[in-house]
Amino acid sequence: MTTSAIRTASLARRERQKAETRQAILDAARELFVSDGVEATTMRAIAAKIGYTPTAIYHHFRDKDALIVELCVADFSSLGQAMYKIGRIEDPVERLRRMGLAYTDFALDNPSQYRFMFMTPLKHPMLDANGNVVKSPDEDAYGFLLQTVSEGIEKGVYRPELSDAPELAQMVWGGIHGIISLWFTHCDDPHIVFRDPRETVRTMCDAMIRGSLRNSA
Amino acid sequence: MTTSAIRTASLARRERQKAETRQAILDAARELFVSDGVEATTMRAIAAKIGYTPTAIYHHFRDKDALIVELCVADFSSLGQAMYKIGRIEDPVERLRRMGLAYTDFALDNPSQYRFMFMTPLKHPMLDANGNVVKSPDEDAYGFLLQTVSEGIEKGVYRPELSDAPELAQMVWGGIHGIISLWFTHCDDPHIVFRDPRETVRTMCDAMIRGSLRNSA
DNA sequence: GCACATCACTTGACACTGTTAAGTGAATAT
DNA sequence: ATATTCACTTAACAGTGTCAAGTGATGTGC
Repeated sequence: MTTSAIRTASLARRERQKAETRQAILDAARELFVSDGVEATTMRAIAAKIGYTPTAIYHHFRDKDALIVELCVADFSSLGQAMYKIGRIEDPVERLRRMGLAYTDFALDNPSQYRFMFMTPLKHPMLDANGNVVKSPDEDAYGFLLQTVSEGIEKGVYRPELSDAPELAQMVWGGIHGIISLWFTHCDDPHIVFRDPRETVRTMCDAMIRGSLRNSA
Repeated sequence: MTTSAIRTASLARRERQKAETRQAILDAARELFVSDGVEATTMRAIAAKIGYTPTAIYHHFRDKDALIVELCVADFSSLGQAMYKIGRIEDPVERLRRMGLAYTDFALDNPSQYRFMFMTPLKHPMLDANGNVVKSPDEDAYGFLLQTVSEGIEKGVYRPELSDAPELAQMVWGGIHGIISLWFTHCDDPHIVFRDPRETVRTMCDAMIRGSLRNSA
């Protein structure tokens, strides 16, 4: 083994080790975020879970927010994948409906993630190493939605006054998001008997789509 | 003036004074909550604004949460009033539509209040002096909605499969809430061009109602 | 009229948070 | 063999919500 080969090998090991503790931080943070909530999870708790000092985290992430954003990015791509699977459905209306249900499943299966993806404002927009605004990963999911709605508009399946794709997309997204987030924040409210959110979403999708189609059969 | 009269008079004055500083705390808290957000406003800031020591607040409110809840209660009744004005409309469907728009106006006119009314889980349910769960003030607004939806169902204006009043109510409430809350948390997102939430809500109400009516004319 | 009690409010602290400047020590480079 | 790098630690800071122990003016009872 040449000296240069040793150099690169050991360098690679060092980088791998650093990446490993970085990942350990991410894993610990995720677990605590899910079980205790993002706000309630402290840097000290994350560090203790993996046997490091709190300040060690700051060698891998600028601050707590950066840690959150990093996990958020992974979740967005995971949501994007779930949406992608549905992209093959031919009929844009049925695809829209199925996207809504898949979105709901994702949210209810990953409540903690959903909370900080869509129910808390991201303070700093995600920046890459050069400080440029990075192409948002949620654009994938939102882009899918927008395209699906647009296809329907182009095909002329929706009522003529519903010709604005962003508005239609935000109507569908918002509607579903509302049922989900209301469930998350108020399902323990003793004064309101909440229906199963999946059922309510289904009902909403049906009603909204039926009310949006040109020939409202 | 008899001694007893003096006693009650001075006692009344003391109580009035206490109530005044209590109100001063509430006013200061409200103002700061609105301008800086609930999380970001500190007890110290509230106290400083009215020239008291932070701990003085604890003689009037058990903790910060109790302060929030108190303001919340006032807001719920204010929302309830806004809903009540619409209660006179005869047609339950048109009334539902108008309630949705009024709800949206309330939310967009009082974003900070709306945030902690519907976008953050209330930790302890509101308790009265005896520790009993107090009848939720939002039951007023939600009750209105429920009744309006029920009237429509009884009149037979909705499709037969939409016979569950809570589900229908939560569909409408959730839908509107979603557009509003998404706007609040993501309107600064540089990747999504948001439409005016009032417009989107209007479109949604029309679509949802049209898709829910029996004779979908 | 004077000692006593009440109680709105203050003082000073505690435990906790996220975060940082300075230091340590083992692995690498020369 | 010496110097350097750098992942990580130590010790601290400023800020948070909150509380136990006072303080002092006001009101009460003899």
